[in-house]
Amino acid sequence: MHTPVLAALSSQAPSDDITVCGWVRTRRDAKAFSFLEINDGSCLRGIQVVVDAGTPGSESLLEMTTGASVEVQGKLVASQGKEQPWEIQAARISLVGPADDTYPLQKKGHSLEFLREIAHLRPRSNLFGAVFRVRSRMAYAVHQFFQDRGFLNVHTPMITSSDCEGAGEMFRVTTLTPGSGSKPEEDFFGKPAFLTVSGQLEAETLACALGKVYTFGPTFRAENSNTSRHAAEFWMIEPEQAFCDLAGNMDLAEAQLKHQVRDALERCAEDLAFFAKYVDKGLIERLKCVADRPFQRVSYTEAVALLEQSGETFEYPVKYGLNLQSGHERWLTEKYFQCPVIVYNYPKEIKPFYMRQNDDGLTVAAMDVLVPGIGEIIGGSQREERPDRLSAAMAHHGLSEADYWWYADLRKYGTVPHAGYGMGFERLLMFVTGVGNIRDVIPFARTPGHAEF
RNA sequence: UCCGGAGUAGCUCAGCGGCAGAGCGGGUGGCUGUUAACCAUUAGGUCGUAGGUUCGAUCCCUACCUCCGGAGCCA
Repeated sequence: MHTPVLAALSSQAPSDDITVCGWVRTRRDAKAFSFLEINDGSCLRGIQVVVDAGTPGSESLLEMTTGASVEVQGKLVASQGKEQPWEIQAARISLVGPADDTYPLQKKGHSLEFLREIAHLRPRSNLFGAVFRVRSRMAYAVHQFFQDRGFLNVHTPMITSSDCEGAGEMFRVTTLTPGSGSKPEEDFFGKPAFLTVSGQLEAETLACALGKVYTFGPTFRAENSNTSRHAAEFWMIEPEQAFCDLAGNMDLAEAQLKHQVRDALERCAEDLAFFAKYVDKGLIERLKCVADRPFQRVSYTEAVALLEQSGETFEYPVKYGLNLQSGHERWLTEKYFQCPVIVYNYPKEIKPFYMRQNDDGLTVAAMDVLVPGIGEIIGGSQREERPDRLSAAMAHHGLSEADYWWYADLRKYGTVPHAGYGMGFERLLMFVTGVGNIRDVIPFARTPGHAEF
């Protein structure tokens, strides 16, 4: 049995016998002894090991270079040094796997661009170790938040045959040979199939039976997007509640985002402190602000008015009836409100068919949550539950009702007001960590032209 | 996909129309309860690729490739 470095460093008392396993971050040699710093990923810090000359296994010391894996057994003792409370006085060390001088991770910092090229090794760096520990904790917090509130986790399909959900270009799934001239009827599913761009429509069916549900799974978009906040494969959280309106939906979104942030502040303090030091100086302050203060809520109409009165010159002009541009969203959340903002009630022309039409005849009950630094992190709506209105909207968007017969059935049999949203998990991580590129909060990013590893 | 920027040692970068540079990392030697240790020493290059201008191009021009930033699409 070996002890995680995290447990060793948080010890309350010395120990006569402890074993740690991990990877060497650095070695400093003196004449009569050496210092090894061992990291095992359990926490940001490594543990210092003191290896006296002649310690069993020390004949391999010269091979215990940065990147090598080792097992160390010895005593946990109070450190004489100032930088750490505990260190291990080695009784026996063994080289598990050497790393020669081509090991690409140095003791110095590396650029994020370089680390992306060695995505298989970058989890061994301080930054990516911290990112993936926070990622794990945030995934846990997602389930915790919804489970504690009586939401059921549902698994919607990753392969779908509806190709016009309006959420973006889709990846085709086929067993046919390209260029063979085969017909769609000969394909595996007997018709064209795609990777899902959203589990929403299916989640609605489960919400309209189980009440409160959420999905948390991978999502695929074949858009040729080359930005710091888009990936072709990403993880999305999609809650859906029956007997819920737009206001309830906004309340849930705000509560969830706050829960995620509070949990990170509480449970990932060391990693967050690292991000605050090296990635984003204002991180902790911003997160605390999000956790403590109510989100601002403005209608699309109000948002447009604010932007028109702002006196700012935007790359694209503000105009009622058009989508808010990134620059507009950033001004609202970063400059004007300086906190998360929920913009709701968008013009129906710029939103998908399933959003509930408001009584004004102009807008739908949509909402976007905008946060500083990222922009849109959540998008959602109350869904159109009235059969006639849904039919009209589908016709207006040029969709065939026959393709969505099951979706329409929800309105035919015991329809209820219901609402939900999608939260981009990687965007949440960008927000929580301050890391500026979506490629750096997922272990192996898939973007146009990139499916390495 | 569009606009802008950048490609020089393993990494981070400087440089310049005339012999290719630094710091870090690697090797070697030394030293020290050290802390991204320190001191000395050493190796390491198709200056993104292909053309062009020029007596001479890493430098100027063109195209292409790659990466970065911004935009669109969205989460």
